[in-house]
Amino acid sequence: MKGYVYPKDGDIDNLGDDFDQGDMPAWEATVVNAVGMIIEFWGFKHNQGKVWALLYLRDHPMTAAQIREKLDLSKGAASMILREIEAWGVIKRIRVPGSQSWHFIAEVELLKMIGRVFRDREVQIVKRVKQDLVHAEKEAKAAGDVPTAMLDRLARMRRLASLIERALDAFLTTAKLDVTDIEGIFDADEDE
Amino acid sequence: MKGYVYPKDGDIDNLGDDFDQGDMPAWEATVVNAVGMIIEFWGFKHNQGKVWALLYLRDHPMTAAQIREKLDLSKGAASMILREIEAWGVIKRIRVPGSQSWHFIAEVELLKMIGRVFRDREVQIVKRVKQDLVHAEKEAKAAGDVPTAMLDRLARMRRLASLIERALDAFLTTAKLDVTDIEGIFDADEDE
DNA sequence: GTTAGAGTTCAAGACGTCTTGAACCTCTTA
DNA sequence: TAAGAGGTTCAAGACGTCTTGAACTCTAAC
Repeated sequence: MKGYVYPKDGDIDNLGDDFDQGDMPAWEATVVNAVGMIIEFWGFKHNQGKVWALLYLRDHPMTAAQIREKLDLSKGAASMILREIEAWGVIKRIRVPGSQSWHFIAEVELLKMIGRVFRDREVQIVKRVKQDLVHAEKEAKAAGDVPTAMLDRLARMRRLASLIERALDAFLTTAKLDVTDIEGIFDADEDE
Repeated sequence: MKGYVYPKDGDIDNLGDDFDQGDMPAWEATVVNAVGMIIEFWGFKHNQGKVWALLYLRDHPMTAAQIREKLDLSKGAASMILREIEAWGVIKRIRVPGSQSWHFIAEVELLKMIGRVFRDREVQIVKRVKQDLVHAEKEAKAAGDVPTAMLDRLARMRRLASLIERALDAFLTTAKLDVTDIEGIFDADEDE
């Protein structure tokens, strides 16, 4: 993990100041950046989180131009980020009568995105590693000249990979349940 | 996540070939690289995983020079990586009679490292984000002119952060239990 | 079909992290 | 204390990813 770093630390009261952007109040910039951090923690782009947070917080359709102004994004970056998070089902693109631009609104399932995309990554990497270990084990056995102790250790590594796989699955399942919970909370609270 | 990419995909039978290094057989290089992948998946350096895997597989004290030769590392990289993973308790530095160099051996708790360091990272980022959201919420309320609906949404984000925190804790606990399990398995099997 | 604003693409470059290797330090032995 | 191998440091640069913005395409209105 890399990239965005909180401006120094300590003195939490001045945190928002460094974040001022466009005409946002400091607290809003803080929120938007905090969500950017979380999203980055999960291996996504800082700005993807910021865009979602802005749209979610405002709860009002915004055009790409408005988002760009608030978050100080280039035209290209805005286009790419909006398309990416739209593809993940985290925002929706809608038409607003009387305007020829697309407007964007936030969906509430942010965690769903994390879960889904993280799972894809898991499939790609963790499962592939397990395959490799199984494959290597076969080759090592076929070679004939590999000490038994080493074969044992190889087998244990394979088991370790399985454990990681299972722990991840367990986590993703838990996260999913939690999302369902919070969506329930959201719906119950919904009033505007 | 970034960096190391498996050499093309498909044709798993040729996988090992691209990995040949030093005088390692293909299957060993495959194992070492597979562990490197897993470690990188968790946000660490590819080579940290490779060094651990090599030491674990061989189960024999190796000098920095031997490790460097097998994995084709520079002097500087070897020094840094060995010190880092030693600090995490994943390998041990020992003296071998009759030699003036340090030798290294693998500890078996690889997952313990992932759990511990990942937890640190979680503390740094997830908890900090939650603080920020709480702080922003206070400021927004103090501002007086923030619509209730927006305050609601802010409160929900704060709850979302708590959920992520709890799901992570749950995962790390699960992983820890699993490690304990596998350590039990290791000990039972241990025979050399 | 033309025009104008909206939206997308992609090559160039900014930015961060990781690696290299030469200079430096340190520990052991005589 | 001197010599030499082993080990560490850190500035420079390699490498990847992300962002920028000019050129391009698309769409809607006329």
